[in-house]
Amino acid sequence: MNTEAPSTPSNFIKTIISEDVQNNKYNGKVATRFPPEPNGYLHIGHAKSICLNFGIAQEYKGGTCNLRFDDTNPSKEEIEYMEAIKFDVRWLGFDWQDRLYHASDYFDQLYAFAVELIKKGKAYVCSLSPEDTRAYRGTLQEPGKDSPYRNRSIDENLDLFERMKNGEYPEGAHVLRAKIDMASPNMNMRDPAIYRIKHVTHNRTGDAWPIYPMYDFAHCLSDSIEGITHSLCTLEFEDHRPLYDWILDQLDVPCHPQQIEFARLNLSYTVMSKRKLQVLVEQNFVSGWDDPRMPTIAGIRRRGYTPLSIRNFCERIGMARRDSMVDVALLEFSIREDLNEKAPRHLGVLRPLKVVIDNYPENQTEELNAPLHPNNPDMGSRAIPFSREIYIEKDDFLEEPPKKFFRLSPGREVRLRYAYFITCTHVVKDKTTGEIVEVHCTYDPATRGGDSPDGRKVKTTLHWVSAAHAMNAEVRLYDRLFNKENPDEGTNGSHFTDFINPDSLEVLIDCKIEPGLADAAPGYSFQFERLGYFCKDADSSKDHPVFNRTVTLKDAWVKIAGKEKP
RNA sequence: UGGGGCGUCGUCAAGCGGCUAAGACACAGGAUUUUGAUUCCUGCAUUCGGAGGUUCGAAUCCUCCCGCCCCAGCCA
Repeated sequence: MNTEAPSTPSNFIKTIISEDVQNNKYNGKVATRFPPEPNGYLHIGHAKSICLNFGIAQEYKGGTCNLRFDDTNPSKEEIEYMEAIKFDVRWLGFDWQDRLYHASDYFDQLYAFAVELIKKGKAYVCSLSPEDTRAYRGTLQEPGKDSPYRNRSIDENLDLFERMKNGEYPEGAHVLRAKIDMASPNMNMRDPAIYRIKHVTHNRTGDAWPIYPMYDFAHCLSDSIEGITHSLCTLEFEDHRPLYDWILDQLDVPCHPQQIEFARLNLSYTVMSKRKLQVLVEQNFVSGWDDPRMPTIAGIRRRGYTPLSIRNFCERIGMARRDSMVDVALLEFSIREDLNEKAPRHLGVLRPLKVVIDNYPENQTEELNAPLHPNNPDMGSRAIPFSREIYIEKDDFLEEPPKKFFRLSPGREVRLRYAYFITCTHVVKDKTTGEIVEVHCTYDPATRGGDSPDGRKVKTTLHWVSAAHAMNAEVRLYDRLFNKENPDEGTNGSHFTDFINPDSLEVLIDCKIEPGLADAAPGYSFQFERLGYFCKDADSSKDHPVFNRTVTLKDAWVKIAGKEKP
């Protein structure tokens, strides 16, 4: 344990909850819930909410967090999504134990609450068409008008509602509405619909119900039924809070949870709405919901992000009520931080350039010992083969180097990582194209392992791989999906897809990797030294390994090289 | 122009009337380095959207103004 008091980043929600606990507001209990609608895949924004809700449950003694599917709209929801959501929440490292719930578990109770509301004269069956309902609602600055059905008798409402439940009417014929105030400046209070007719099979309740409760009715009551103390949601539901409270106030409910809103997460260079992510998938801008460029949990996972890195990220971005745009650099920092510590190191060449070491014995091969992590000997080491012909990175050789270029060039000596010092003697070019096809070098046998006995220094160390022993591999280099920091921020009539980065994916099929890496399991996360963190993709086959670049290493050279240019 | 929110460093974000306005990312220098990585130092808001006011004292309280976000689904 640390000696210093943990500097738990405080936020306004924890401040409120701590006060409530201190005041014994809910008998000192803290119960939260994560309530996704199973109509799509979870994204990094949901991760913020998951970490918040489950995190609070962990932080307070006896705290709990339920996983509840808000499955009140069977026309949009699917079992497939429920399974994917459960997988993602678990993968992030959270556990709802035996508290997996569904709003549909409460359909009977919800129906009974609706009947109670009718009996109290607080709800009525309205038979206005959807179009008329809209017309009667008024506008933002003008009050609405009472529905002509607003004063139906309780008995008539009870009868009609029961017949709605019995499936006697077509969709749109009637709707159950809360009787509140058609002149309220808050649109949500203008007699909102709380039940609608939908002759749709529900994936859990089948055809038992031809009517389904609306979010505003189902959510607060589900919270109450589950004994939730703090109902945390995003800012756009703030205007719904009066309705949330109104419903619970009318009914004889187990408890009255407190709704608290926070700002949703926006990440630079990506989009976050389910609708937009769906467009990216459906119009094939990406390969699917788990495309490594997607901000979905599935995509981020396939990209090679770890659960811990995402939890740390969510902790770092904080919690507030102001709209904000978090720099994607913070996400990248979080994954580098985790992988720097944990990822084994390997050697791989993305764009191979052949190097022939002229003074190295023709048919000799030797095994060199290379630690799996230079800063952590406990991770062990592996042997890597070395021979006369090797590959180095094309970027690591320049025939005419600029001032600050430390890498290989004619006459210059560099170190091969964990191998030898080599000095470039000359190059061989393709006669027609002039392209360098081979770099010739000599090596110093005394520098085996990478140390020079005479203490002479070398400016840099290159990664390499033995040509005869290397495995071929496909490497997918990912970059940000959009060129614009905020793709949503359209300039007159532009569409967010206009800002898609055409270079967000570069596929390299002629990569050379150290042998042994081919046997790694899908999901294996490691560092290609000097290049970045990568992970093996599930698309890999026995003789065709595929690697995804999770994130590059920080690279001072690209900055220097960038400055030299203009 | 109805209602509800929000404006503190390039980006997040603490701060809740009283020491020099936390911290992180980013950025810029320097040291160490067999990854131009990591690590390690150092620097980075005399000022809190603006203007007035209250107070011995204001980012924190009051007034006005400016800007941004959300709401007119039988979606969540």
